[in-house]
Amino acid sequence: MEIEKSQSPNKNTLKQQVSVDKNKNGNLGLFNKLQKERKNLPIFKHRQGLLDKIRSNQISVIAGETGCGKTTQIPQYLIEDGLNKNRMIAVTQPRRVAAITIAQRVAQEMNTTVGNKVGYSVRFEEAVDKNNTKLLYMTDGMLLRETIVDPSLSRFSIIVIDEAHERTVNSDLLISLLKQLSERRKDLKIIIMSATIETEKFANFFESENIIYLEGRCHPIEVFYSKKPHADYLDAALNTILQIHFEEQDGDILCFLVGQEDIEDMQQMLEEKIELFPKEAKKLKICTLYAALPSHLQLLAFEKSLEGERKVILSTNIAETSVTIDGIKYVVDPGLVKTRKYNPNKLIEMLLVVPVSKSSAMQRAGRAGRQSAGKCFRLYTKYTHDTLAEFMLPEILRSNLSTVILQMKAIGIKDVKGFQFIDRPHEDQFIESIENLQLMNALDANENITLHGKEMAELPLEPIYAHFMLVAFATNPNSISVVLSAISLMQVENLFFIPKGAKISLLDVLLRFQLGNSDQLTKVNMLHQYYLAKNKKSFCKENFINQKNMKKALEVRQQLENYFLDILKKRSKKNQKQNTKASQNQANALQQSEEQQIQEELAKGNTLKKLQEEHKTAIQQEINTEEFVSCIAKGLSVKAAKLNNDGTYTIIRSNIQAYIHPESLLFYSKPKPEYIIFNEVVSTIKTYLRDITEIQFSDFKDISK
DNA sequence: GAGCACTGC
Repeated sequence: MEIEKSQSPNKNTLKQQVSVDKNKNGNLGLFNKLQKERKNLPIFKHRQGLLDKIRSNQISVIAGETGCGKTTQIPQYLIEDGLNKNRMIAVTQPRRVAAITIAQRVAQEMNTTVGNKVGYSVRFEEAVDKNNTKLLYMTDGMLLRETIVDPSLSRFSIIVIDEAHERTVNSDLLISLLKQLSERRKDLKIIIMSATIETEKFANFFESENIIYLEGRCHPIEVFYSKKPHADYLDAALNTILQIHFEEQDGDILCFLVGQEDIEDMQQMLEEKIELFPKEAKKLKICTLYAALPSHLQLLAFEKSLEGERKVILSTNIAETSVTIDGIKYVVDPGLVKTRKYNPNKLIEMLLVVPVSKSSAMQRAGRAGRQSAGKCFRLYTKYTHDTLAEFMLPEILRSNLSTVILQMKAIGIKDVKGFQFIDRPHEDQFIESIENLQLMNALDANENITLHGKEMAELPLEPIYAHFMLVAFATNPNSISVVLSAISLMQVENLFFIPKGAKISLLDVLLRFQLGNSDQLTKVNMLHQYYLAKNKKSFCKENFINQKNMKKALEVRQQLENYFLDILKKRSKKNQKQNTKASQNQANALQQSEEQQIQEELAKGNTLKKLQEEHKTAIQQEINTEEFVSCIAKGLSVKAAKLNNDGTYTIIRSNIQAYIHPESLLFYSKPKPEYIIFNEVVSTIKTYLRDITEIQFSDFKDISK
């Protein structure tokens, strides 16, 4: 997918980059052209001022709208002036693709290739040269993980947190940790970069007055409001799109809708209207864009519209920040967004449609003015706009804190409630999450992290899955292969894509792979068959599987397997140390010989394979269903539910009533199982349990509150 | 009998 076009190289420069790669001496023509472009950026005239301020302050807050060049230029200025003192600069991004494409762009501007002086580091992918890389673009999640291993982040002399205004849990947490770290590491420079409006919040947080404002480079956008509120927002959006099409000049339309369902409805309504267009009317092409759409269909929205044709893109919030589409001149904004909210009392995540914030509305409008002047039609009144919140509620206030608290404990922060958050989560969020971690034995009664908790924190998973994995192995080591597959699959959404109007249901597809009375086992069976399939592409096509996400499940599985084997290695080392404590003299020798042995094995490249065989982690053809069912009952017992007389279920831990999701294999099963484990609760108009496995009462452990 | 926005390790 094409992400943040302004920051990523366009097709021409990509081609040219290949020639740079081939020619080690560099493409001087391109380099000179890029240097000229750099000097024409509006940020260039602030270069010296920026450097002076950053040099004389430990902490700087930089405000600048998207497109002003701050992400690509400022790190280069710092290196050109030697402010990094020959050590590495980290620049964090909330999204993987942004980190990669920006690194590519900057490498080009610095006449080098990615992985040399400029690198990137994201999950599953890294291009870094230990000795050479001076500028590292990374996801904020990667830097956060690094703080667990090295709390003083000693690789870096400057850390830049970009897009801080998005207020993701990761960047919020990083900013708080950096504030603490700035006391201990006076040599570390910290730069917070944010969109204009929220900078003062960050400056106040750091008790700093060093705010630098940069002007953007956006084209003018005319904003129109509705005169009266609309009863039906889809209807209003439909009329607005048609009005633009018939009355406005050329240019594509981007319409924000809340979800897949509304997008499909709107698509149908528009198609019906287009049927009735007069023959001489200009053509209107409909494109849709949402995360569950397979990438080859997403790409259609990025294709340039043909001469004499107008494109309308019906999109979820994905087009607000995650992707940028060229050529948009008109934005239709109903002012609504679907958002997740966690209820710590009911232990339930809810998806709610809520009004957008003023800053979101501004960001959406900005999508119309990236190449030329544009127009934004807001389907709400000016009065309504004035009543909107300034910003969306930060993610940390809407989340389950279990992961955050376990990470903080693993870093060594004992007093999590006394920690300085930018926005403090609610007391109930702390209480519930600490209790939850104690239930899993990740924290002890005094809220100190246990050995089990430390191992859990090493795994890139929500605590409950990390717990499940370790408990499953302890219960029955033979089950680990299936458990690894099941957990990996539970991390990936949208495994299937069934086009609207297809004569097959998701359930029909699941039945082809059914194994036991379990959605999890059925999907494991499918994953293992995919893994063994010679022609993976046709396997996916035949079974309506989203191949990209299937690949992702295998990637996750590989990574989890590696982490898991690491944990086992650490355990055996620790045991060895303890066993040899009595004979201190031998200890060193033994450790050395073990180290040597591991090194030798590594050299042979056999370690992983050997460990895989030893611990049965590799993907197996044979799946033992009984073993898995018993493991999931023990490892995921906080996600157990019991059947009621009326056919509904009660979630045992929270005592909440719920229904089996219609996409589950168990939706039709009769009689309904007495006890089940579910993976997920979703609350829409009803509360549903998704991904279900029937368990036996004998395996069940009571965890009610 | 009915339906999940987006991102990250």
